[in-house]
Amino acid sequence: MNIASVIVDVPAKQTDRPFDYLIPDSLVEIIKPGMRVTVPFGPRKIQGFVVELKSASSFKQLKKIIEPMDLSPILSNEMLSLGDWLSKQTLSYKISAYQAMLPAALKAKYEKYIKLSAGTSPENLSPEVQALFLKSSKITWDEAKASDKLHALQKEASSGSVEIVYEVKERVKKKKLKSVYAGMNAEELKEYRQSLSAQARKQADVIDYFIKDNKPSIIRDLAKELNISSAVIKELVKKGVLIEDEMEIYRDPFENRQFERTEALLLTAEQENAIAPILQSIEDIRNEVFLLYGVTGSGKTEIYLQSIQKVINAGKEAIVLVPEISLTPQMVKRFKGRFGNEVAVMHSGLSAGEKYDEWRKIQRKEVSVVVGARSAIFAPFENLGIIIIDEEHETSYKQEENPKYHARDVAIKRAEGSNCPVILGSATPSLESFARAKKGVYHLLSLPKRMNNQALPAVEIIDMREELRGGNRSMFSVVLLEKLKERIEKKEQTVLFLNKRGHSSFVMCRDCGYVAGCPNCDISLTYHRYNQQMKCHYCGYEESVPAICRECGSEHIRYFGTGTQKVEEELHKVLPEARVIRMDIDTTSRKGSHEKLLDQFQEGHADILLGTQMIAKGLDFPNITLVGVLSADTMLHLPDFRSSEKTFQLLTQVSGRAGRHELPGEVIIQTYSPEHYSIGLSALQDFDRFYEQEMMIRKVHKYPPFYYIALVTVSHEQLMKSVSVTEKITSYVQSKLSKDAIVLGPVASPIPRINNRYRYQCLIKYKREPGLQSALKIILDQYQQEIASNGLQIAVDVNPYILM
DNA sequence: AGCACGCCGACT
DNA sequence: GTCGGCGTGCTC
Repeated sequence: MNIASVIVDVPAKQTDRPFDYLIPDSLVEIIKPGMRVTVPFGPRKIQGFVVELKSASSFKQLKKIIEPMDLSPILSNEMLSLGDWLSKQTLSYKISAYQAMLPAALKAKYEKYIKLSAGTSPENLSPEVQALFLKSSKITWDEAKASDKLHALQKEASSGSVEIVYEVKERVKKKKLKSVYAGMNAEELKEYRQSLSAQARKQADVIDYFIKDNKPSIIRDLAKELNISSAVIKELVKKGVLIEDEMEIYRDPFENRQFERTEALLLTAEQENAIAPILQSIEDIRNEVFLLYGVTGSGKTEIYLQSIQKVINAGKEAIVLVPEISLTPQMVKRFKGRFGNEVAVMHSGLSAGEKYDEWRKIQRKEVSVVVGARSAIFAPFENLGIIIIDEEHETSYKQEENPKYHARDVAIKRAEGSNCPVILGSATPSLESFARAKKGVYHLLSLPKRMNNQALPAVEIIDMREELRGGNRSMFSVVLLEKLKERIEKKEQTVLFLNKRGHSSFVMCRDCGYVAGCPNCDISLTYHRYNQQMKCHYCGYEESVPAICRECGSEHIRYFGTGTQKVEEELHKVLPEARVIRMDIDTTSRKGSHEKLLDQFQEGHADILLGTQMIAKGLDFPNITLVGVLSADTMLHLPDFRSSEKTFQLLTQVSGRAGRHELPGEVIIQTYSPEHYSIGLSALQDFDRFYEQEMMIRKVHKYPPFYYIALVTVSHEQLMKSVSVTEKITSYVQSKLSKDAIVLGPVASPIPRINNRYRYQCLIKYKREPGLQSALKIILDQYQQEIASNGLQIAVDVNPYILM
């Protein structure tokens, strides 16, 4: 068993397989599957994951592993096979799968150096490069390149006086502080204490501390606790009584934060009914998927909390996924309040180091609950008792980069392995999940009423076309304005929601209709007000707003579309007395600003909270009695079969913010398409009818959940190349699938050109096609050479959420 | 992905 | 004749 199979950190088709390495004698007992190691690979030195130990290899001239990068395996066997499964499911490289499962801090960083060979001094080098090595015998490759002396250095390298070395570095260091512990036992300490001079009071205090309990303590903290200066401790170190050491400490993103402890709430009869099967499932150690379908405000979170409590009591662990958790500090509060230090939190707002530390807490079994966004599904728990996915329908659970996985699928896979339940919770379940629940694949649990039986808010739909006909050209309908004034008088609060998705501001000429587009992509440029620039969101191209129209020379060129800033200005014009808090990317980019704004709002420092998607969920403030949706239909017309579903979900979600407590709530939805069923039914909060209606449409058009879909997108600098490759792929896929499958294409992608690359796609709709995966893999293999050399790109997404 | 090797054009 | 362009193929 002195050979290790290693997946190397080279994301390419040809290297997507294990490479065998000899384990040097000194490391034989140390190297284990799941460890990261550094290995020689060609002339380089890179990181790899040991996936297997074996005693023989078919490859003759094995190289040796250089060194392990971990003390113990970083991927358990379960995780290794999960990574395997993930790469197969998503047709991505194994190395990408492993890296997606670990915090980014563990991804290796590579540095290339030029170093003086042993026994060579700068004088031995040719004069032109001598200067480079005067300060240090090692310079980075980049420095060498910048010095413009690469040629001379390469000559030196071939003569052997300098050599090129590669280093593998960790991205983030563990944070360490100096600590001390006693170098003798209690008896010896007591003896030593006797021998101290009478005036060494402080030293005696320190020794007393260690007599009581000899555990390593951070010097800084100890000094504070005993109210002494660190010099006293240093003195004892010098005398050899105490021994100095380093201790790993965690960066705690919630340091200095007190979370008020909460107790389990009394459940309503409805909640009792819903939680019973879950608790039973936990008790029976049974793998089962529950769809917890509960209207907004029905108390889903309390069910999560009590289920988790049961899991903890059984000595097991829980994963809770929440969409974009940094955006719901309230949620963190609820979990930390109930489970205190048992909770690790992982979200995008943390630094790489903080994320790594939270991950370490999980790995070292110091916590038993993790609350986090998508990637928290890979939390390295080994004794999972439950997985909860809140707001199950959220599209952010699908990763759009490789590996293109959906956290829901991973959750179900992990739960099968751990024999534990999964709870998918939502007020507006995805059609896929609801259909499965109806078929009995998932266990449906319903909470049709709000807690304390509060009524769902009254919803009124305003036809903005009517408003326009009536001469109101502002973005606020008469009714909304009326109600806004009313709230301000009554000192109640309003949430104004601006649906930005799918309608960004663009620059248009009012005379000829010219719209400023990106020169590299077939898409209009987005207007950014703060720097008066127009920017392409796909390639990063940027230019300033032209003073006159490029097409017709008119000066009537202005931006269209509504940003939150614009709404704020308008609001100020019509309601100068209103105090407004605006929440968007601009105002919440700074760390903690999100929470601060919400706190301000909660404390009543504003009448109106104005924002985009980020205020759609999680807000639960008693004083909100009015919710206004300024333009409900902006994403209804996107080229996406899920646009109705998303509109319905969003509107229902937003409406749910109003009247959650004693005061009744009201919702105003402004729209240009009031007749659309997704808007009408969201006003009635009638998910069941929406479900029926939408399912009919999906059935007719053969979309999920009736069919699965897979999308292949081909891009190339030359239009014809993209078309012809897509053409070949389409007919190949067609030939490999059954008659029931529908293969559409080649068609131009909804965004036909990005960064000067033409994009064509092939859409596959299918029910059961065991041959699809291998067909797609063969395609990727087939075009391997062209992908590598010819600048061809082929992206495969099974179960895409974005069809662009 | 790098990197070396190797085969052709334009230069001191 | 050589330097260096980047196509081709390999990395245990």
